[in-house]
Amino acid sequence: MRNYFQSKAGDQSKKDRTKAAIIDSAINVIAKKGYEKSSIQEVTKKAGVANGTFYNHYKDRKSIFEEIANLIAFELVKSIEEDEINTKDPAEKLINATSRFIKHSVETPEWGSIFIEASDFTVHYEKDISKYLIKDIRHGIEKKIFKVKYDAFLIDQIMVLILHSIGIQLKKGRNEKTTKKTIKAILRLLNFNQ
Amino acid sequence: MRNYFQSKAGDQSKKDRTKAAIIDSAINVIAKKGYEKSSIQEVTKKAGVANGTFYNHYKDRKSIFEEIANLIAFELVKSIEEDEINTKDPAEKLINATSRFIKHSVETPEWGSIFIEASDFTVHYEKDISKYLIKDIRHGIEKKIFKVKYDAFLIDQIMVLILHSIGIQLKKGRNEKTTKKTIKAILRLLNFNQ
DNA sequence: AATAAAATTGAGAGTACTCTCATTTTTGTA
DNA sequence: TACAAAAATGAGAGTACTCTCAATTTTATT
Repeated sequence: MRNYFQSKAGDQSKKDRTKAAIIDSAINVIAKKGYEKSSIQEVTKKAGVANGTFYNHYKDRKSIFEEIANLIAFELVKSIEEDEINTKDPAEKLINATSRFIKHSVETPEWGSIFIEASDFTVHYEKDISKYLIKDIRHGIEKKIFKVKYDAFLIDQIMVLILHSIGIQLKKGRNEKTTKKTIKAILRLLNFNQ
Repeated sequence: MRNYFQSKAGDQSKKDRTKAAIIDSAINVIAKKGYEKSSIQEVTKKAGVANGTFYNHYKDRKSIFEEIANLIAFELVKSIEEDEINTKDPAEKLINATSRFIKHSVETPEWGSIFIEASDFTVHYEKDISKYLIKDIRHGIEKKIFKVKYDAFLIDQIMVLILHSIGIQLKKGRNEKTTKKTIKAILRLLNFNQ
C-alpha cells in the first residue's frame, strides 16, 4: 500500500505521476507523525522531489490533508461496497460490513490512522462512511429487528465505537476479539437480541 | 474558572504565584488551540511574565502539558467524589456520577477540552477517572443488575461514549438530552433493563 | 538599611518550518 | 531536431517558535 496512488498513476502524465508520488509520501508522513507535526519538507524529501514542486500541485499545506482525507475515506468505503456479501438480514449485513471495515482499516494502518485523525474534525453521521451503516440500521428498525428509534446521535455513537476499535488495534495489533466485542456493543446499542 | 489556580495560590510564595499564573494561562491557550498548536510565547505573554520565566518552572514545553492534564483530571474527579449522593443502587450511582461528570466537563469547557485531548494519549481504564465507573460497574455485576461479564475493554468503550458526549456538547453547547442518550447507551452496553 | 539568595528578565542563538519566484530542465509536438 | 509550453528546481525571504544565560530586580533575613 506504500505506493498505492503512484501505481495507479503509472500511465498518467508526468505531472500526475509527480502528484501521486507526493500523495503517497504525504500519507506515509501524516500517518507517522499526525497532520499537525508533519511538514512539507519531509513529504517532498521522501517523494524525491524539490520543495517547490509541492506548490505546483497544492495551494498550501492544509489542502493536501483535506484531499488525502477524502481519498482515504473513499478508498475504504469503496472496498466495503465491492466486498458486499449477499444476504437479506440487516443485522448480518451490518456485522459483515463493520467487521470488514475495521479489518481493512487495521490492515492498512496508514489509511486507518489518517482516517481516525480526519474523523476528529467531522460529525460522523454526515460522512460517507456512515451511509452503509445508516441503510442497514434503518432497514433493521423497519423490520423491528433493532428495537430502537432512528437517531443521528446513535449513528454517531456507533461510529465512535468503530473508530475506537480501529484505534486500539492500530496501537496494540490486529485482534479479532476486539472487533467481536465492538460488534457486540453496537448490537446492544441497537437493542438487538440475537 | 479563568484564574482558578492563581486564586488557590493567593497566599503562596512569589514563585508559586508566578507558576499558578503560568498554569492558568497555559490552560487557556491549550484549550483554545490544542497542545500541538499552543506556544510558550503565547502562554507567557498572557500570563504577563517574561518568556524565560517559564523555564524557571518547567524543564520544557511538554512537561507543563503533562502537569496540566493531571491537574485537570484530578480536579474533575475530585468534584465527583465530593458531590456523591447517598444511594445503594449501583445503576443510580453510575447514572448520577456520569451525568455530573459530563455536566462539570461541559460547564468548565477549558477543562473539558483539555481532558478530551489528554485522553487520546492514555488507555482509559487505567485512568483515575475510570475508577469511579469501575467500582459501580463491578458492584452492579455482582448484584446481577448489569448482566455482563466484567471486561476492561467494556470500561474503555463506556469512557469513549462519555468523552464523545462531552466533545459534542463542547462543540454544540450544553444539552441535557445528549447526556441522557449517552447514559442510555451506557446502560445498554451493560445489558441493564431498567 | 545592608546583603545574600531567589526569582525574573529579555535579547538572541539555534532550529525548523512555509511559501515565492527567477531559473533550469523536461516533455510533447511539428 | 527544434522549439514552445509545462513542470520542476532550490535558494532564500519571511515567520515563528524553543530554550539559554548574563544581567537585573525582587524578596527575605538580619
